[in-house]
Amino acid sequence: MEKTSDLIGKRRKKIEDLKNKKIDLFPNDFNVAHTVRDIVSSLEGVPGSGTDEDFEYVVAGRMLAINRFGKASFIRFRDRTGQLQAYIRKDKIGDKAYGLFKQLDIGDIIGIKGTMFKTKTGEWTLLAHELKLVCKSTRPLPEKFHGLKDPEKRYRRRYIDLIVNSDVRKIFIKRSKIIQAIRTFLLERDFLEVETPMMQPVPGGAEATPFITHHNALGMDLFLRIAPELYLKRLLVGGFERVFEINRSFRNEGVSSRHNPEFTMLEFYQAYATYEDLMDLTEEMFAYVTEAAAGSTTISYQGATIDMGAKWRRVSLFEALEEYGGVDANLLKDKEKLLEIAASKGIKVTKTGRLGKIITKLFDVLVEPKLIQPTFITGYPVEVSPLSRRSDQDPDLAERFELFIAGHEIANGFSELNDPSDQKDRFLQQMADREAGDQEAHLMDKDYIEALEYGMPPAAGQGIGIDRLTMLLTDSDSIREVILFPHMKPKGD
RNA sequence: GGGCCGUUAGCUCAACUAGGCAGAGCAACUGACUCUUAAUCAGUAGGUUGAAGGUUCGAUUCCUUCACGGCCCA
Repeated sequence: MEKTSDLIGKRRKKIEDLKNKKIDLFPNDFNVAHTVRDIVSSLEGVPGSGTDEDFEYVVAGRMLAINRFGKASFIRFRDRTGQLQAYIRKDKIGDKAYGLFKQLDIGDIIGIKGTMFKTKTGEWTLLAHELKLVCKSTRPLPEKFHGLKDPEKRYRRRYIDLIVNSDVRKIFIKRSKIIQAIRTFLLERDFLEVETPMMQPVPGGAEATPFITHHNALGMDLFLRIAPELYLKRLLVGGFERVFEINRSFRNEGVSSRHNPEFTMLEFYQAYATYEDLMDLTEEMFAYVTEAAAGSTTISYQGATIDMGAKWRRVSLFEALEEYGGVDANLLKDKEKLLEIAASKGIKVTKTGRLGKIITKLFDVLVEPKLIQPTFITGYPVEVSPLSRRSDQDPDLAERFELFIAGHEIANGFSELNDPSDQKDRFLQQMADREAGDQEAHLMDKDYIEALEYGMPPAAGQGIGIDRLTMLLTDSDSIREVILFPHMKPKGD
């Protein structure tokens, strides 16, 4: 039901014409021997004689620009490693091939055999001896100078975005490097990479609404995981003392510039470590990853300069509320007073209205946006940390931290609760909250309790949002800029 | 879910305060051109203005509803 535009129609005619000339539009017999990067690096330090008697390269790529003259043309093409200019001369490739070349379009994929020379302006250029069409493109690409700007088209047809917007390509290359660096960092520290279920009978490990799916043969509903946590900790019970998983979790919530229904998280667990050990480890990891992906430990994010290489400030939730939020720490056990403060600042408090929820809500609004430099916030109420170990000093507080950078939560870690009866009580409290109307409260996971009863070594674990970390390291203001195919509503036509 | 903004040629954008034949650049097509690089020069063609309805002699423009997107808020 698609309207055939004139441009596409013209190309189709051209394709018919080429077919009639027995030209294979989609061959797969061009043997690429070199990349643009190979060529460029082999020329380093070569002065460039301007002659064409040297080594013959065999490359392929997509044509992005053509400057045609009568009997010669300059083209610009790109492969996965970079861009290169080529010079196509009728007297070099022959009349027949030049005739074919004249019928090619920007966007076509071509193969070239040729040698390198320097143009008068000093640019290394591939002089084609042979030129072959490798894949015909039927649709016109966006304009060369402005590229594709419309965000809707960029996200829906990311492949075009990647062809014409080189900054976009760089973001996803960097994303890959970030994940690779994390993996290397953890593997070097003897962590084991694992995969745990994405379809779970009881969704756990976070406060969130899950997606529901159905297993036909078993006749049962399953839930797409909201976090891998409870399975990774079962592996601690099983004796894998250091595990990590980098993969998708799913939350059935609104879409925004910081939320995609499916997102990528790193979670890792280390036996015999505490949440304080993990703060140290996190500093090391972020310095390592930032250096590996960005080439420096200092980054620029939305105009702010952020130092990822230093030791970061550690401050308790209550102190932060006092310092950044102007909330008297003495009032933090007084629910009525806190509700007054919240109301006076126009902050809406969640349904159950438990003290811990009010405090964290106040924090989210009053403090979080102000934490630009990396900051660990510690001392969370146990009430809002149902999977965390209690502090030995204060049983109302959890041995937990969250990491904030550029005003956003980036990581959440804690010493793990491994006392099965305490864990059971926490689940029961969550179930009560759920009864009271908090639909995101954790569900009872009896199987997990049973696992704890076999004995889980003391441990600490942490989750890091990979998308948000990537946003940070690529200076992106929207999560959609770092997810190749962000969620979009289908557009009917 | 709410508020504001947007949707015009393949792409990037115009068409204003005031409703009056919908334009430009790039891309495309024809021709010239063997060192261009946002090539240049001459010419040609390209539109159901997101969809549906309304007001009007006349709607890209004003109104209503819907779809999709962006930003902000929840």
